[in-house]
Amino acid sequence: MEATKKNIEKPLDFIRQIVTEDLRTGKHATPVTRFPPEPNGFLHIGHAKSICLNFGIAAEFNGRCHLRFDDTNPSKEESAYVKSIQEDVTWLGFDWGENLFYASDYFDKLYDFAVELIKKEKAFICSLNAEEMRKYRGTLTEPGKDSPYRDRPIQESLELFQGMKEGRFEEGSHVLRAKIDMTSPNLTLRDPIIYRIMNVHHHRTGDKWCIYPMYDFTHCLSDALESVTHSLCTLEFADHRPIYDWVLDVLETPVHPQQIEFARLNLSYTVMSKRKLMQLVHENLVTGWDDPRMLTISGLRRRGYTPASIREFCKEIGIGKRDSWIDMGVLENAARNDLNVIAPRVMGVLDPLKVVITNYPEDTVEDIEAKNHPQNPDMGSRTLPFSREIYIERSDFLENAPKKFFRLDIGREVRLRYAYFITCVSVVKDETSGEVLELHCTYDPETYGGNAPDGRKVKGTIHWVSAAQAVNCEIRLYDRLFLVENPDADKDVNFKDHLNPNSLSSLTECMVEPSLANAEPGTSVQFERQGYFCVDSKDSKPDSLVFNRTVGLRDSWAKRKK
RNA sequence: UGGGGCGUAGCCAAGCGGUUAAGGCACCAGGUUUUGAUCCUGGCAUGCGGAGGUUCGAAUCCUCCCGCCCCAGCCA
Repeated sequence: MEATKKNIEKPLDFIRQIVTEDLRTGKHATPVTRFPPEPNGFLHIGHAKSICLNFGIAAEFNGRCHLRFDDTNPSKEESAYVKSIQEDVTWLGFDWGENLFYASDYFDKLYDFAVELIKKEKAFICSLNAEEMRKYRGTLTEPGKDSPYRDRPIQESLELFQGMKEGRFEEGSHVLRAKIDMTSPNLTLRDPIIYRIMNVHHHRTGDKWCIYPMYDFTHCLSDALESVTHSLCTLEFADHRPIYDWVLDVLETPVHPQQIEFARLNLSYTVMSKRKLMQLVHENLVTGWDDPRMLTISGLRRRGYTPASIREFCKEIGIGKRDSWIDMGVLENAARNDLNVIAPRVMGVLDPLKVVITNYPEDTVEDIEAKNHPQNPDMGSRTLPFSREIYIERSDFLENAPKKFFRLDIGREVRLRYAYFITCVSVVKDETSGEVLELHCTYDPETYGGNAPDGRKVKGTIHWVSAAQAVNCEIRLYDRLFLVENPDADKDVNFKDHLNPNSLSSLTECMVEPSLANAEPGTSVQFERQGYFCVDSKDSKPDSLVFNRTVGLRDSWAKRKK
């Protein structure tokens, strides 16, 4: 059968090609990957890319993916973050099973490995202070110089290292360094520090240690201890690959995982670094890590993004080695694609304008049947009340409207979705301000359900809610957090100066259909003709609903007006 | 001026010596539509950072050049 366009499979990215090849040649029977977050902040959309890559490969190739906390710097890390990270990974739809690890699990082994390194004359205790060490390191273009402690006898280094462990020295007085090559053009090879003294309480090991291993020493050994096959990291670690390999070669570990680097995600109109996100949180420029404007996983979740939409986004953007900037529109599109299929349709008016249907009987409430999803009959239908007074969207009325405006104007007829055709007869305005207060319309009783027996057509269908039964609620609309594509681009301007002052607008007079009165937090719906909205998980209460706009519908009319 | 990485459309991204240079986003033009949504159809790189070269044939191989990103934490 001929493959249709829809059936064309996404080609394998370069990492999956490597994995495929390693499986084919028998280098590995099954791939083992890991997602190694440092528990010093919340996960964001950039991490989602890595999570989808690592867990995705494990799932696709029948392997496994470990969740390992890279907790080697207790001065920045907290167990609260450990919890949120686990929640986020799980929510995204991935499962590490039994494979939950911490680099701190390996502190004893790491210490032994360090001793082994000293004994092999591949590491030494250096007693230069930080400033001296910087001088000895050289620069990008000049080689470094050997530390005067480089040839310290093995026994002396061993004893000092023991002393460091026992807390006999001040922070900064000694470090353990790998003995590699001070003249290497790759600065990371100029006798890198692998252990430093830190008199800091660790969230898991407590006060057991006062020396902590550095990333370059810890990460490769952790990977090896877990029999990881493919250690995937971002591009900035490419320079570290030689150390990764050096440590594992010198120490002769049973397995030697392959480090492969890929480009991190950049999204336009946002910042991605944990440091900056934390700044926004701590300076109350957003309401928290889970502020719906934040591109954190928890922010996206609260905003109404589904796990499937984020996974789809990650699949769509692909994996490569180029620095790239993904347009926000791609993320939004992923949300629409998923929500379009799963979100029930309801009616809600963001900016209500009262309409009195003058020829409709007073004190009558009629049942109107409405489909929950016109394209999916399985989602059923619901009943809406209809009465003499309703609310419509203020933007659905325009005086002296142009011909192409398919909505209400005096003398024009539109369809109220699922209900009746109405024709606008007159406008009631505030005498001084000229503001439109309400519309008087007439309805055609023959058009119940939305079709005219005489076959007459209307171009426009608008949404509405019955005034008496409508539920008043708050709806929060979000815009991009920053005004420029790359808030970090200009080094002379603080990224916070680019914050969009209008990134949040809260509408409190909104009216939604009564079926929503008991909507559960986290529920996603489509307000027809408006967009996808989600019941806020923090601030929404049964008697005061709060909706977040996840993303608006495409709006070719708004585009045309520009 | 050291080392590492990367240049295919406005934004991503396939391509792995012979294809009309996939696909998605965006955009444009039509069709369907009781959501100006969705859906459907079509359009959108004589061109692959530039210049040379190898070859019957180059985005793919070679040379030189240009541009962008990363590295001088006792962060990861």
